[in-house]
Amino acid sequence: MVYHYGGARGASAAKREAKQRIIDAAIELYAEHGLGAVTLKQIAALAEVSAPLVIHHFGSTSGLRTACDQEAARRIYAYKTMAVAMGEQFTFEAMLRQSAAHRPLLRYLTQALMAGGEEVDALMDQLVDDAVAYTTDAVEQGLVRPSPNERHRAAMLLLQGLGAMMLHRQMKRLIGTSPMDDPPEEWGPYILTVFDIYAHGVFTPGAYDHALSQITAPSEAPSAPPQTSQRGPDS
Amino acid sequence: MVYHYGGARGASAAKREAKQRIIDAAIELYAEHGLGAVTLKQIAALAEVSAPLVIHHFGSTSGLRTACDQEAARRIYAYKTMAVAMGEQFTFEAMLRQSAAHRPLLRYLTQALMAGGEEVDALMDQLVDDAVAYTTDAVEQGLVRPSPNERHRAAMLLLQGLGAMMLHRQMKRLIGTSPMDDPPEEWGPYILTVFDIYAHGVFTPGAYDHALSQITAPSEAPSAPPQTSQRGPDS
DNA sequence: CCAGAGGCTGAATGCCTGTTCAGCCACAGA
DNA sequence: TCTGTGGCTGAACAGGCATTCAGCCTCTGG
Repeated sequence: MVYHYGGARGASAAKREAKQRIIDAAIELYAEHGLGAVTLKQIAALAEVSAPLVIHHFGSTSGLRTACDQEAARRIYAYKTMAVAMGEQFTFEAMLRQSAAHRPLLRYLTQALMAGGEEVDALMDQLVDDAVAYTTDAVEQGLVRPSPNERHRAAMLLLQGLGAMMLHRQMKRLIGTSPMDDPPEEWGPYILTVFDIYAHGVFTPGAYDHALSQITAPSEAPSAPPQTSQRGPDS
Repeated sequence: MVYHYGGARGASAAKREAKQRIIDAAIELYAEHGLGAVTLKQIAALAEVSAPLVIHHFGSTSGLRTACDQEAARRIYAYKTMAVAMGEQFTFEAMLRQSAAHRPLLRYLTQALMAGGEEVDALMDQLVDDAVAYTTDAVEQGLVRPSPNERHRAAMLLLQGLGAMMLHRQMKRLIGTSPMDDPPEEWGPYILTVFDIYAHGVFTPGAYDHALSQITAPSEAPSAPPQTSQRGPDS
């Protein structure tokens, strides 16, 4: 179609360029529409390339999927490495400034996590490892409360955070903004809401004790106060 | 295929039965594989019915989708009505006992929420309304802390809870159990983890103040403590 | 200047999709 | 007992899918 063989650059550079364009297009479309709802032609069209070329480079569509998983893992690893290398310079602001670039990547990750797969499962394990390391560090600095199970908490925070991102359309509708749709300057309501929950908690101490006793010995109390925490799975 | 015209029941009963079986099959498959990744024949096969019959009843596949949305809304409404009718009898236990029956429904809901659509958006708004009512009630009873924005908090809790359910495969892997995969008796680790977060919060009071000041006036502090709350969108 | 290599394409292939059509079978009403 | 109605089907259809193939065009190495 477009097919312009970009002038002076070498063949290997052109190859890498088209191959990369295909992966980028695939990640973007998979992120947007889900892994099962994207056709080869859509990817080829977005990458401004013919469909057979995709097969030529990746063997098949599932080969492309694998390549996307690897690319996602690679980019996330690179991001983490960079963050470590920046050290003190990696401020909250610096993180926000990069957010737009990683947006499709993050949405692809959530889609891939839903589908599962060896590659992606391993990546998720790594993310949990990192989250545990971060929070443990923050606990020692007195910024984060200790947890009876640091790993479970870190995993759940990750699942909740990523999961909420999957519903970004609804988030945008319900709280007016979402990190997936808007630039960081407009994340205010999102950040405030998350902080509201994660800073103070949701339950009062009394409710926590009450609910816990009801769960461990369910038949003794007829009222149902802990509904809120169960709203996800049940209502 | 099977096609057994079940003996003594009338034609209208048989019709309703097949139609219902199709909707059930569709909801189950859409819930499992995503809205864009299910074929008409798969649905027909699971419902033990021919593909043309699905078209005959719903006009087209998108007609079936609409019917599924309506059915999902109907069932959720029925569930809420029942809960209200049970009143004091609607205990935590009673809720759990019903969970398995509503499992595909809930997964369908999350898939539909991702895709969006008029019908489903309205349903989500209703769910938020209910969540606000519940939490406001619980605040008055002293079980839940008040929030600066009750609606935003209720919406975010819903998004986080539903979102985490979408990643139930990962949840199962990471904390060993998930409400989508296991019976209520095994939800222990899930409930404890959610309670850990929602009861005590994650941040210490000092970290909250520090982070808040850094966000509202970002350029004054070079360190980056509030990473944890941003892990969802960024790392 | 002349092969050879390789990125890349359009056209062709066979499979699978949603949908249409004509007709079957069980039941309801006369 | 006959006739109509309606749930339901297999077969047929066009269109779209991933994939294969033969060949083009540009660059590279000699």
